[in-house]
Amino acid sequence: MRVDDDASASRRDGASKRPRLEDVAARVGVSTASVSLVLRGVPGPSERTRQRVLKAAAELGYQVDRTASLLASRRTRLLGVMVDIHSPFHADLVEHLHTAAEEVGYDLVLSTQTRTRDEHTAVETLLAFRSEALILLGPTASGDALAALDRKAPVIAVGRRIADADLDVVRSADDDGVGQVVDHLVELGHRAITYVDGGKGVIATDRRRGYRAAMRRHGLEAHIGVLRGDNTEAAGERAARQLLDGAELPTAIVAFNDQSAIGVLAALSRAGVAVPGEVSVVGYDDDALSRLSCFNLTTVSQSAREQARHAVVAAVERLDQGRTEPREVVLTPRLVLRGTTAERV
Amino acid sequence: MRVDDDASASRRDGASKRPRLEDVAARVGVSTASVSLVLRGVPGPSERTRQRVLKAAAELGYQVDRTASLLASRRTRLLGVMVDIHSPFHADLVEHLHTAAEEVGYDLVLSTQTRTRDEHTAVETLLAFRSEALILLGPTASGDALAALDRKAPVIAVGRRIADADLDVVRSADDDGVGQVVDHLVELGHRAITYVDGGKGVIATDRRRGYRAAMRRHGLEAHIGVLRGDNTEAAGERAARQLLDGAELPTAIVAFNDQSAIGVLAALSRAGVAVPGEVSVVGYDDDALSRLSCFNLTTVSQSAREQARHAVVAAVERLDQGRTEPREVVLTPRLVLRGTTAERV
DNA sequence: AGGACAATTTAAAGCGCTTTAAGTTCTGGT
DNA sequence: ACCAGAACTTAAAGCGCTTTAAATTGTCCT
Repeated sequence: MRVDDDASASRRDGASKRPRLEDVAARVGVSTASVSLVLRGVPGPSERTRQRVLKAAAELGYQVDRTASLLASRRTRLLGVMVDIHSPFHADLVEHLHTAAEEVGYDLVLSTQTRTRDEHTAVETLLAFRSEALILLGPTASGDALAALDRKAPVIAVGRRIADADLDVVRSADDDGVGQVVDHLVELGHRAITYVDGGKGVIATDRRRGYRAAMRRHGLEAHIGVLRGDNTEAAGERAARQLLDGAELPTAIVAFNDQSAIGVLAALSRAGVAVPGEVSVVGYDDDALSRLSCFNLTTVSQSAREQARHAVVAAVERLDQGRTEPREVVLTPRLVLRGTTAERV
Repeated sequence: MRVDDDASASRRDGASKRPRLEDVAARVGVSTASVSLVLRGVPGPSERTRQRVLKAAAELGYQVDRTASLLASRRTRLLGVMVDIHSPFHADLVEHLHTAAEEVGYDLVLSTQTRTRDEHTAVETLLAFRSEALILLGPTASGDALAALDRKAPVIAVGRRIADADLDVVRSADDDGVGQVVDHLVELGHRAITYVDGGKGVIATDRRRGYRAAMRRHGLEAHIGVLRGDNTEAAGERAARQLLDGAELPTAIVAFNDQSAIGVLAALSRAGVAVPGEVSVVGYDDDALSRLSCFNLTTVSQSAREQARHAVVAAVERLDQGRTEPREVVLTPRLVLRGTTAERV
């Protein structure tokens, strides 16, 4: 009975099984422990062993079985990310989360909420995979529910203000963003600046507040005007029509988000109002939409990259550095100047 | 030493650990085997045991540890899905994949390719989680590479034709889709129908071919015109400008996809050409974009729902019904009539 | 009451990997 | 040579669950 060379290559249990740690160990003639150490880059094994193991692993096409290693190590080094797969902004966030997590040696497991799959289910999945921390993009659950979750695993809420729940929050300053928009418009000479609202969410509240504060700051209380709306194109269109029906058009319109702004643009163009010739229009979010040359919408970017990095940092601090008191990171959004704003004529 | 009531509630090893099978077993006073059987709904345990286990599990807030159960059971019942997180069409697919998979008792693990994370990495992740089958949305790898992958786990390629690689493919008939568009336009009286191409991918080839075939079918060989383009708005705009510079404008323009069609629309509107008054325009994909009221683009829908269902069915057939010979499912796309097509004047 | 058989329950052996304590082999110094 | 200590290597004990064969209990006849 030979035991050396081809012991592993042609195991009697069939050819189709994926190779295990044991197989590469047998091929090299060392223990599985050594192979495990080498493959994870843990210092200890000699250079010679390292090389031989690496070679054997490559030859066998060995690939670690995560489920097993996750189970064996107390740590999983997995960050659970809940996303709304239909949101382009979330897509950007995920992309940056991937790179940020990779840099600190963590991996991501994604779970998505959709119309037919709620936040709860999505989070359960993340937990079932043993995520060590939960990064929730735009969670809609109540502060209490999130706080309860936080007791199972550190929760980092991204993109939304959470009223005094004790959790980590990473978001950008929505009021500041709208403030920048108003500043920009005022600088261009506008005074009659109307705002199209975004409904009843926390974010909408912040942006509306930002608009009001900025107008006051510029001594334009008299021009404050908020039209009812929500986050859809249809709402923007409705609001714009309302303005068109009114006595006098404002010289600038600020919308809750890009979708809404595009509705505004559509209505104005249909009415033959020139943008930015007669009226300037600004959105919010820097959607893929706003970048289309046919819109070329001036808007506000939420810097997905920074938010993603901060979220990962927050998770790592919780997991590896024992931080326990919650922290809120508020980033400053950035005005993106495009073609729908111009000097007031 | 008591061993009954509070044995599990306050384990001496600390309060923070998540409860294990053993904990609920101890609380009920049965073996972990029984608890496992009950929790998975396997017939065997008596009704009485079942009720008590369920109650205890609920009280403890027990939640199965997937990594452990995946490892223990030979099967993982996990379908690995690779998506491009920036694609709205993929988002739709994922949504339907979730429901379809759930119906047959499978779960999804998602991995995304982005600009900074390639297809290979994404697939490795899926494999590391022990996905039993791989559902790849719009894979760009070569047929050979995919065939190699298929040897590790059944691969179902969605959305793209794969030249004679032996794997499952689910896609819609792109040539047929464009054919329907041409039929529709011809029915409206159009004869000068120009096509804006989509570049060098397999999909672009199929759509272009569909256009040519349909034109010939209607005896319009003389009117065949294909303009260079790709899948971007900018390309559509460029192509449209080229047409505007030419001697005579066609009465209808068919674009490779919605993005390109929107570029065409932008260029036409800038030149003061009425759509659909003077020229009809059609896109492809039924993007969220095409539904915007400001575009209201006539387009072709690829029925994400059906493709998702077929992909899951294909995976299940491979995994549970021992199908081994590859199958290609080609669905018929559906023309979506909106506002950018009208009778030729 | 005794026994065959069905209905439940459970002990125990893993799943493939990590990790730690316990070797084993090498150094170099005396 | 011999030995302490450094440098490597490995045996073995899990991680939390599933699964199977075997044990236990219950049921119904005769």
